[in-house]
Formats: sequence, C-alpha cells, structure tokens
Amino acid sequence: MQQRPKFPQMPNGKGPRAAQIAARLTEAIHEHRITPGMKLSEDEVGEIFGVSRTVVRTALQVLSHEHLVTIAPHRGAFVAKPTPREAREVFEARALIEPRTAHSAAGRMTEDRLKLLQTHIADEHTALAEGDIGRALKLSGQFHIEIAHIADQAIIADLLRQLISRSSLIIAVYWRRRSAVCESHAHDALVGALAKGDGVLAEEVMKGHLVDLLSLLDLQEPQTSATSLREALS
Amino acid sequence: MQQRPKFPQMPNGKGPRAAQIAARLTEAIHEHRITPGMKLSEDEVGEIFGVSRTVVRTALQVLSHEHLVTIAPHRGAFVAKPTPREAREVFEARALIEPRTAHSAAGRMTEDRLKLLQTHIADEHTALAEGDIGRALKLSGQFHIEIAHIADQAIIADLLRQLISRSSLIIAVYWRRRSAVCESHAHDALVGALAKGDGVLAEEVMKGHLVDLLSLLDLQEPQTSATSLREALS
DNA sequence: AAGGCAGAAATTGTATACGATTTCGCAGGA
DNA sequence: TCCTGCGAAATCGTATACAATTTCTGCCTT
Repeated sequence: MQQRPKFPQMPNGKGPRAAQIAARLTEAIHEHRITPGMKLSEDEVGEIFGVSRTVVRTALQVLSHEHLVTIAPHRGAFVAKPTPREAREVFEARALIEPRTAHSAAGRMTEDRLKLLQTHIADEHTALAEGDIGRALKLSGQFHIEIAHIADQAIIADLLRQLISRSSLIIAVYWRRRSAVCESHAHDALVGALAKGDGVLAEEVMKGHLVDLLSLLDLQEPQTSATSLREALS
Repeated sequence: MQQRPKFPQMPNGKGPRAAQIAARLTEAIHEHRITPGMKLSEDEVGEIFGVSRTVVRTALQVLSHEHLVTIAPHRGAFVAKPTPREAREVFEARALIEPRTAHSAAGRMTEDRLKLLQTHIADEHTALAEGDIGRALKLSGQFHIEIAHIADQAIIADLLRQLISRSSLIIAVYWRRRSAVCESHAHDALVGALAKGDGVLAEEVMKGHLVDLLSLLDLQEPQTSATSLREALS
C-alpha cells in the first residue's frame, strides 16, 4: 500500500510528480548526497516518495536521458559513473560553448541581471564558508547556466544545463582533493568583465576558468573501491 | 487484446522495444511522414506496434525529451511545432558548434572515413534524383552527425544529433519552398576540404552552409492552418 | 574444502484495471 | 440562431498484477 505523505498533491501547486521526483534526485546527485555507482531501486525510491514504481520509472528514465543514471536491463538504475574519456569530452564541449556564450552575455547585461549574479556569488561564498561543499557545487553550476540565460539563448542554456549536470558527476569521481574546493575567484572576475560589458575579456576569463577546472581533475581510471569492485570484474 | 505483429520479438534481436518504437517514430518525423501538430495517441500508437500503452508512453517520453514531441498534460502527445525563436536558436547553436567540429574533423580524416562520407553523399544525390525528399533530408542530417563522429567527439556528436533532429522539424514548418530542396553541393565542398585536411577551409564552408540553410527558412509565425487554428486561441 | 548447479528470492519489464481530467455532443434557454 | 450547461465518451495518470530475468542461497559433487 502506498499511503501518500502529508501533502496530498505536493505543496507547490504543480502536478507532474515524476518531474518532481526527478528534480529531487537530480539535486541530490548535484550535491553529492548520492554518488556514482549507487543503485536506485524502483521499489526503494517509490517508497521514499510515496508513489508507485510507474512514476519512479518515468523519473529514472528522465535522469537516464540526461546521463545522470545508467539503466542496466533487468538489473536496475545506477548513478552514472563517467569514464575519463567522457569527462574530458564534457569539458571540451563546455570549452566550445561557454566562452562564446559569455561573450554574448556581456553585451546583454542589465542592472537587474548584474545584481542577480552578485547575489548568486555571495551565496556561493557563504556556502563555502559554512563548509557546505554540496551546496556550493550546485550553486557554482547554476552560475554558469545563468550566464547562458543572460545571453538570451534558451536552447544553448539547456545544452549547458545537461553538460554541467554531468560535470557534477565527473567532479564526484575525479576531483583531486575533496577538501579544498575552488575558491578561485574566477566567478568574481567573470562578473567583473560582464559588468564592464567587456565581451572579449569575459570570453577569455571563461576559457581560462574551464581550463583550470579541467586541470583540477585527475582523469585516471577510478580506483576500484568498495562498490565498484564488483563492476570491475563484470 | 494485443496480438503481436509478424515479428514476435523484432527481427534485429534486441529487446528494448520502447527504444525501437522511439526510433521508428523519430525516423518518420525526420522523413516528414508525420508532421508538426499531429497527435500521437497512446492507444493508436500502441495498436500499430502491438504493445501496451506502458511501452508507448516510454517511447513518447523519450521523444519528448528530445523535443520532437510535446506532451500536454491530460491531453496527449503531439509532434512538436517549433516557434520561430526556437528555430533561430537551434541554428545559432549549430553555428556555434559545427564549424569548429568540422575543423577538428579535418585533422582526423582517414581513407575509410573519406570513403564513408563520399558514399553517403552519393546516397543523398540518389535520393534527390529519385525525388525522395524525406530520405534525402534524413541522409543530409546524418552527414553532419558523421562529421562530428569523425572529430571523435561522442558527446558533441550527441548534442548535434539532438539539434539536427529538431532542425528536421523546423524545416517541416518553415521551409520556403517544398519543391526545390538543397542541391547546394555544400556537402561536396565540405568533403573536399576535409579530404585535403584543410581545417580552416572546412570550418568556413560549414559556417557558410549553415548560414545558407537558415536563409532558406521563412521564420514568420506559421499560418494558422487547419490543425493549429484551435491552438492559436488557447 | 572448493566449485558448480538447482531452486528460491528479489527485481525489473509489461500488461491491464481503475480513477481523474478533458473533450465532445446535445438539450435547454435567451 | 447562438450561447450555456450538463452528461457521456474518450484519453491520459497512476496503481497493481503478473511474467521474465537476474541474483542469491544452499546443497551436492568432486
């Protein structure tokens, strides 16, 4: 029996429960609360959210299409574990798209948008100061997406959303040191360039920022730890 | 009752029936056999392919995530009808990605890959000569994707696949003249540049090709024809 | 004791049943 | 004639039942 939790129809008005669950799972992945290799059992997830497997399957298929989970036929859904090659290609794709997008954004800045970015950066710093790595990571990704939105390119923003989503997974697997997260001030420099409307500078800063990020990854085959030992032999 | 058609388990061995159906529908959309605005009823599609709604829903959700169909809650799935803005942005995204990808591909050409592209172009010409517009269109899209594969960038190739998929829909809605399809020889010029390993030239040709394509579109609000009259008022 | 092979348990794949929502048709009134 | 409102039909959303497949367990054999 599936007794539905307190909220009969979810607090925020909308109906698509599968989308809600997908969003919750996505957020958890972005914040590294659930990590690559973990199994997402349909029954288990369904029980947690108080819905049937039908709805859970829909949500998992969405995540699968975003490359956040891998669905193994008759075996189940697992949080995706990007290969080193995938990791490199994701950042190559970002390096192809983001600098020119930042350039475009520089030409479209307004007071409101600038304020939004500055507030966003402040949140990032707060999260870092509080040691909430997961939250800082999520905010960092959102920052990049907001720039694409400022560039007024919804479709590119969506492509970027997918790539940044995967970046979060990549960081979970390949980040060199789990302690010191990027307090690199690259975002501050970016906002500075955007505020001045200097597209060329923004493009350069973004390009450098992405190179820096990539250089902080250790793209070796992930060591066969606890959960992955089984997978290494299959 | 769902009596399964001739092939009990599909000819090509594999199991993912939802993926098969999604592929069939995608192909039909690419070839303009089903056009924007058409309704894809779950029952109807299920009857055609001999599966239950469960499987059809999965397939439609895949297509929805690729922006090939729009799912209206409690109303059903319809072949997507891109807006002029969407159309412009899709081609802007392609213009951002494809020229540099062609450049990369130029540095990675081999005899085999060249032969593949030449064969592909020959097929395109054949389809055009036979007046099979739908098939020519599909081949034309595949040509662009193959270049991304030659560039050895699987992820960019996949992003491009999505964009080109949507381009097919855009062409269905906004193409100026349904008769004369692009016999522009741009693909020939592209193969020529790639064969010479001239990355700069390939990049320029690709950029020009995309500009040409966009200029052949008539990005006005689609006239409110039969099916869309109702939608115009809702 | 190690390996391998049933049989059982667990998990996913698909079909179907039922409830919710929208749409369509038709009767009634302005 | 046109609009309005109610009921029926159609269609989607979700839950559940059952089938298919994999994984686990324990016994048997070597």
